[in-house]
Amino acid sequence: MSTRFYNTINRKKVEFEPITPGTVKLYTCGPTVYDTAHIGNFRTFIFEDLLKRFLVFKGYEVYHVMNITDVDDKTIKRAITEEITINELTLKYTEEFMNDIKSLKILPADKYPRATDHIDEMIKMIQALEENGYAYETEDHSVYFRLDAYDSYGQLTQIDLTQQRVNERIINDEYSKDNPQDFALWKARDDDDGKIYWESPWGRGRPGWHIECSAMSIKYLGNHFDIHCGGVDNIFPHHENEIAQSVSATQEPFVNYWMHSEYLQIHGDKMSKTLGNYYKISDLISEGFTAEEIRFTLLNAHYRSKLDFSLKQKQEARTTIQRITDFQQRLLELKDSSETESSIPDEFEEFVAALDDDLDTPKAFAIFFGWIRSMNKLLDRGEFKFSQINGGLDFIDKFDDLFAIIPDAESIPQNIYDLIKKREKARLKQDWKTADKIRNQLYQEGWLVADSPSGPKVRSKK
RNA sequence: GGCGUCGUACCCAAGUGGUCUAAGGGAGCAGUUUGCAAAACUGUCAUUCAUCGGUUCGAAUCCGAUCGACGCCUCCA
Repeated sequence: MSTRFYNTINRKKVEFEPITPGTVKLYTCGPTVYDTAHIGNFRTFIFEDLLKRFLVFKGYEVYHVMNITDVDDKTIKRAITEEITINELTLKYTEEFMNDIKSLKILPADKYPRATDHIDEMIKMIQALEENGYAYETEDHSVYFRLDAYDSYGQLTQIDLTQQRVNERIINDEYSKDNPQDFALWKARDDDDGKIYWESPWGRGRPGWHIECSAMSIKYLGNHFDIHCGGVDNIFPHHENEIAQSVSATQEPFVNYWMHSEYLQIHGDKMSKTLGNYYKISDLISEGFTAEEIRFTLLNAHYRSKLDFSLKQKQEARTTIQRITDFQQRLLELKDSSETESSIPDEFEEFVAALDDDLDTPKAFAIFFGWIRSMNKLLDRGEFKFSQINGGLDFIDKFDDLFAIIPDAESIPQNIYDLIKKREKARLKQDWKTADKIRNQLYQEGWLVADSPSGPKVRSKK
């Protein structure tokens, strides 16, 4: 079964074929480390995580690069207001980002290049653009990309610049540009930048935002690579500009597949720093969310549809995940270790097909849950083969390799374990009073005990 | 003004010409199980897809209009 992805540049689903068979080169736009990332940002990162896990599942060797933007207007401004160096600022938030990534079970990228470590590459790229006539220096020693020199501008966005509303800021601020819509490759230092600048052939300054991704993606993945991802807000102007400058600099095609995830909304509005209507990962954790619950909530909607986030979704995620783990537990209890054969269920193929179709996670979940139900029926009737138990457990493992929403088994503290044993003794003697007392005590300690034919089952109350 | 997305049950959410008298999850309800309980399991839960027209043998799916929500249009994932 072939894999199809929605490619923003064609605005339709197309078959995925990597440039080099068996290998996928993936670039995902990383965070600007001027502040804590919010779950809107993480929706994109979790979508990218799923994409990568799926490609790995399909047998591709994936080389994944995610940039860290550690210089731009916001980082500079913030460092200056906080009276710390830009490095101190960005290190702090980079570290925080890495912790969030890890706590959300997002697989790490192979490389996390920082913009400030690649100023030389950016300068070289700008020089190449200048030599080819795609860039020009202005009086204040900034360098701009000349949109008129690049015919195919607007391919990704399907935008006609002449029809766009030109906002006042462009007209006022950037009067020295040849065309108000030309974008900055290199920004000359100004007084607001303080001590934050780099030397360049055009004098002191710093790189423009777009050049950073072009320079770093090309350095690590080559002039022409497979997939470039980000949130929909990156489509214009960021990715559009990246295409323009990359193609102009290398005279080669840049990226084959552009994939963008939709916004996470809150109460129907875009979640953003500016509006202040956002949750950080740490906020959600203090609200009681686990990593798995956050992942489930974000993956439960298709990546290209808007998703309205609310704290209420925690309970839904919790119950749903519990359903999976209980079922997994049921299979584990039935497993016969002498049976080695594993028959993977038919639904597995449908499940993969759903993901092959542009990562249709809701559909994949639906197939998975449908399968759980039909298995449960078989188990209720005792009409199953042990190879099906093994196959079922394998399916669940594969499911979790892709989604990472099944929590690790809880370890039960010794004192809790002792209490459970004590209660079992009481129950054997039919001393219900004592048994209930201990059950209450366990509840107070935060543990739920459930009696089943195969003995008591314990889980933390959460 | 330009470009674009979306409107499916109480809530979330797939499906984009026939297998749809529309998946799946949550909530609700009923039952099974249980010393009791909790959990789990099972069943049930939209003749209908914002509205109105049209195309078609056939539409949630295509076209048009209307209403409503949202996004992008120079540095927000």
